[in-house]
Amino acid sequence: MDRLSAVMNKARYHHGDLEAALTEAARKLIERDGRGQFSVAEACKLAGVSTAAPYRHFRDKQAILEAVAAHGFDALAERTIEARAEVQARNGDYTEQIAVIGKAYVAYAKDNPEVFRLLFGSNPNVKDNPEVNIAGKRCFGVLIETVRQSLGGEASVEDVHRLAVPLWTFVHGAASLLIDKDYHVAGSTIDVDAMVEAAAYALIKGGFDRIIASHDPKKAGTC
Amino acid sequence: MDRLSAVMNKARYHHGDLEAALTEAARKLIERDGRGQFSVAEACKLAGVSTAAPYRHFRDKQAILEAVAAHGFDALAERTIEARAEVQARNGDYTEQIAVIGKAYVAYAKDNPEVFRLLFGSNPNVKDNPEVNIAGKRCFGVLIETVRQSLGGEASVEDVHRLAVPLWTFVHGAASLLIDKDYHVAGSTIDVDAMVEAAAYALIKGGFDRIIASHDPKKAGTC
DNA sequence: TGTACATCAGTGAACGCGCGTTCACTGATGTAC
DNA sequence: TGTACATCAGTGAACGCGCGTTCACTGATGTAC
Repeated sequence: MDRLSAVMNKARYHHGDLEAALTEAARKLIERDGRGQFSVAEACKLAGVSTAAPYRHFRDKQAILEAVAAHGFDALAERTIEARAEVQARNGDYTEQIAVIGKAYVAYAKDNPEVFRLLFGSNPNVKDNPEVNIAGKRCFGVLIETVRQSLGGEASVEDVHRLAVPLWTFVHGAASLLIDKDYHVAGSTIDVDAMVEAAAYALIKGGFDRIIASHDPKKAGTC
Repeated sequence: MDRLSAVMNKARYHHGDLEAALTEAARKLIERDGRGQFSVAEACKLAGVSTAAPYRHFRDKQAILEAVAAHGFDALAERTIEARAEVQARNGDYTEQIAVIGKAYVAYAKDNPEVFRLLFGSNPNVKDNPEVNIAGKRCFGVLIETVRQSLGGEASVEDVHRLAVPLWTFVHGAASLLIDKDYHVAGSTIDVDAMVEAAAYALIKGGFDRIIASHDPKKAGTC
C-alpha cells in the first residue's frame, strides 16, 4: 500500500521523463495538425500536465520545436542508413545504394510530412539551433559518404559535392512535390520511387559530371 | 474646391479598388513576415482602411491568401514564358528553352520565397481554390508545352510527362533547398543556375527515358 | 532506522496580447424623375 | 438642372477566443546527520 501509493503519487506528480514525453507529444501534434497549428497547451494536454510544466524543461515553445527537429533528423538519418545497409548486404553496387537512400528519404517525407517540413522549411527557423544543425549535417553525411565511396578514394570534396548535391536536390524535390500534393496538377499518376531510381542513374551515369564541370562555379554564384 | 474636396473625400472614403490594394498589401506582408505571420489587421493598416473593410471584398482571411496565390502563379508563369521567349528569339534549341524555364522558376522562388512557399507548400491549402488550381495548371503547362515540342509532335501525354515531371522535380528541389537555406549544410558554395542547366541536359540526354521506361509505373504507385 | 531540510518538478490561476470576425452606423455615389 | 432616394463601400467599436508565459504555491524526492 505504501509502495503502491508512492508509485501512483510519483506517476501523478513527478513524471519521470517529461522532456521526452513532451517532445513526443509535440511530434504527434505537429504531424496531426501541422507545425503552424502546434500549441504548447495542446502538447501539455496530451502529456497530461499543466501548461506551466514544460517551462521546467524547455526555454520556450521554439525550444520544443527544436527538440522535435533534432529527433526528426536522427530518424531520417537512421532510415537512410538502414536502407543502405540492406543493399550493402546484398551487393556492392554504389549506384543502387544511392538510389535506395533517395527512396528512403522520400518514404520518410511521406510518412512524416509535417516533421519533414519542419526539418527543411523555414519560419520559424529551427536550423539555427546547434543540435539541429549537427543532426542535419549528419543526415547529409550519409549521402556524402556513399557518393565518396562510389567515386573512389581519390575524389575531392568538391567532386563529391558536385554529384551529391544534385542527387539530393532531385530527391528533395520529389519528396516536397509529393507531400505537398503538387503532382496533382500533372493530372497523371506518378511512381515516385521509380522516378527517383531513374534520376539517380541518369544523374550519376548520364554525363552530369561532364556537363556541370564545363561551368564556372564562381560566376553568378547563388547561395 | 468642390471638385478637389470631392476627390479627397473619394480618396478618403471610397477606395476605388480596395480588392487589388489589399491583395497587394497581403503579398507584401507575406513576403516580409512569412505566410504564418500574416494578419488581416496588418494588411488593413498597410492599405489604410479599417479592419472591417476587407470583408466587403473577401469571404475571409483564406480568400485573401487565395487571391495572392492566384496572382503568384500568374507571375511565375509570366516569368517562365518571358525567359523562354528570349531563347526562342535567339535559336530553336528546345533543351536550352527547358533549361531557361528552370532557371526562371528558381529565380522567381529566390525573389519571392514566401509567395513561392504559399504556392507549393500546404497548410493552409490554397490549391483547393479553383482559380488557384487553374493558375497552377497554366504554370505547369508552360513546361509541358515546351517538352512536347522538344519530343516532336508524335509524343504521347505520358511520354511528355515522363520527361517533364522529373525536370520539374529537380528544379523544384533546387528552388526549395535554396530558399530554405538547406544548402548551407553542404558547407560549400553552390551555383544553382549552372546545376539546373546541367541537370536539364543530364535528364533529357542522359538516358533518363530509357531507364524510367524499364520500370512498371503501376507497381508501388505513389501519389 | 528516523528525522530535518534543501531541492525541484509539478500545479492552478491569471496575465496581457493579437487575432478574425461581426455589428450598427455613416456618408459618398449613381439614378429616376 | 435639381431633388429624393436606393445602394453600397467604408468606419469604429466591440466580441470571444486561444495563445505563450509567469507567478506563488505545493508536495514528492534525495540527502545529511
